[in-house]
Amino acid sequence: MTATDTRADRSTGRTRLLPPMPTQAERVAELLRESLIDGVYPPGRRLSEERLCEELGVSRNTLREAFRLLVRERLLVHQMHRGVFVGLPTSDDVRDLFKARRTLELPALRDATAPAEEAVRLVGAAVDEGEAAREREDWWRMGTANMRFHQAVAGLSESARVNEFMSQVLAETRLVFHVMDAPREFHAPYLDWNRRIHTLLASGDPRGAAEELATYLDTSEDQLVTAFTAMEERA
Amino acid sequence: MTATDTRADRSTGRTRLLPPMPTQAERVAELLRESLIDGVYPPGRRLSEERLCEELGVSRNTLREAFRLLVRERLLVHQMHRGVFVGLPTSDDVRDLFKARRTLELPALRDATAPAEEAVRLVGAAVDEGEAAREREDWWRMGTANMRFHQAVAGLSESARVNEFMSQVLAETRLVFHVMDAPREFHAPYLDWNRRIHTLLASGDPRGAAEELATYLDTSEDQLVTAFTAMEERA
DNA sequence: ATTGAAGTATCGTTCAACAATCCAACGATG
DNA sequence: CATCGTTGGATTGTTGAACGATACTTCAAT
Repeated sequence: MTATDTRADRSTGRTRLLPPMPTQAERVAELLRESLIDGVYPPGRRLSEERLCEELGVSRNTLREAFRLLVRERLLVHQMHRGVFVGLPTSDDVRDLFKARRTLELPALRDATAPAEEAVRLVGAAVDEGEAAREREDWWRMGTANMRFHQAVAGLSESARVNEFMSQVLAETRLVFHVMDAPREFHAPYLDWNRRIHTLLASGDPRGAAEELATYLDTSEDQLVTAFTAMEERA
Repeated sequence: MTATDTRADRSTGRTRLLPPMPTQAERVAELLRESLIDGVYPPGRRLSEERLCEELGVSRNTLREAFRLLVRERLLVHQMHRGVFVGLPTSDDVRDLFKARRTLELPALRDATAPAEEAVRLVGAAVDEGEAAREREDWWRMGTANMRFHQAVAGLSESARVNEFMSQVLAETRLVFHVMDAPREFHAPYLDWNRRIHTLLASGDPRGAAEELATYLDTSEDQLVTAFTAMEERA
């Protein structure tokens, strides 16, 4: 997820053992990323360079480097001579995000005929975490657990690049939820669905699990899109 | 593809008609991107900030902003206090890239039961272009056409985000071909395959086309991985 | 109300400087 | 001869300030 290379040093073949100290720009990007998916800055809000670099205690140049990263992840949008703004997804974006999720999640699940044990475990753990959060009425963690569930599903593909793309898509989806500030009701009904999907997967029926997930995504998209279009024409 | 926002101005609702003038950093990134997929800089080579910003006539800060973008696209890798290097994919990367391609291309093709006319046309155009290039023995354009073919296949999903991810994956695949400087033989045999896939798709048999593509990807990956591992242990 | 012309705030980019770190060369030590 | 500190030079990391360019605001004039 970080930009500095953790993998083997390709030039020399040597391996990097210590975690690479991230650059300041990367740390700033990480901090902002957290804040953005946490909804600290509302979608559409402009982020002032001057104010932020004062607030974070870094120079403008460093902050701008961090901005570039987040713009590429679509968490921020950049407009020439106007600055960067928190992403403000439209209903079209919602549809596109779900298209992306279908291509990432469904094949990963459907083709998981012999899934890695660890990957399946992650899926189950996310379900558990979600249900525990629901018990505690900790809605925020419940949303996080739901995201982690889908991340884990995509993770069945065992591809680092697919995983990274998926986490981007999910981060942007978080923005979608912040546009309409109603995370509780949107996640709660889906927990049972997650449980069912995991059960099917663990019992060796990936195709059944994929079908379940397909209808899940359909209904979830419908719900979000209708809510979105309603909100859009209200404005 | 560009980082500045072309879409509707979300804050005001106004629409942007003129193409946004990209920032200098973005132009630099675009230029470097072209150079990288064209193989101007060999994989693994370090790119000196001092030299490049002199060469391109931009300041170091601007160049570094461009670097960040390309690092995020995996065309460059960044190592703290050592600088940025042209990506040098390993055989593991090759495998991961093919996993990603399967995820992106196969479902797009298989689910194209009622594909958009324009999207299918793009696939066919790429095939035509490839064959024309083969006639002229223009190997470089042939490789480009092959890439465009697969881009078009992924484009059947009609998702902007999937398309962008796909183009990233393909750009990185270009790097793979540059590691082993043998682009001719690697693309030529696959042109007929592309033709067949397009025919199946256009004749309303997406599942058949997907099967064809699946074996295509399998053999292509095998060929590349074996060539890669041979090269890796030779070094 | 619309148009047009300052004025202001912010971004885009550059430049110069210094600190931090890597690297290669060198010599000391066993 | 090989290995291990040390040292010095080169490159990156980060900062701060400066100035031009552009968008937004204000306000006067039609």
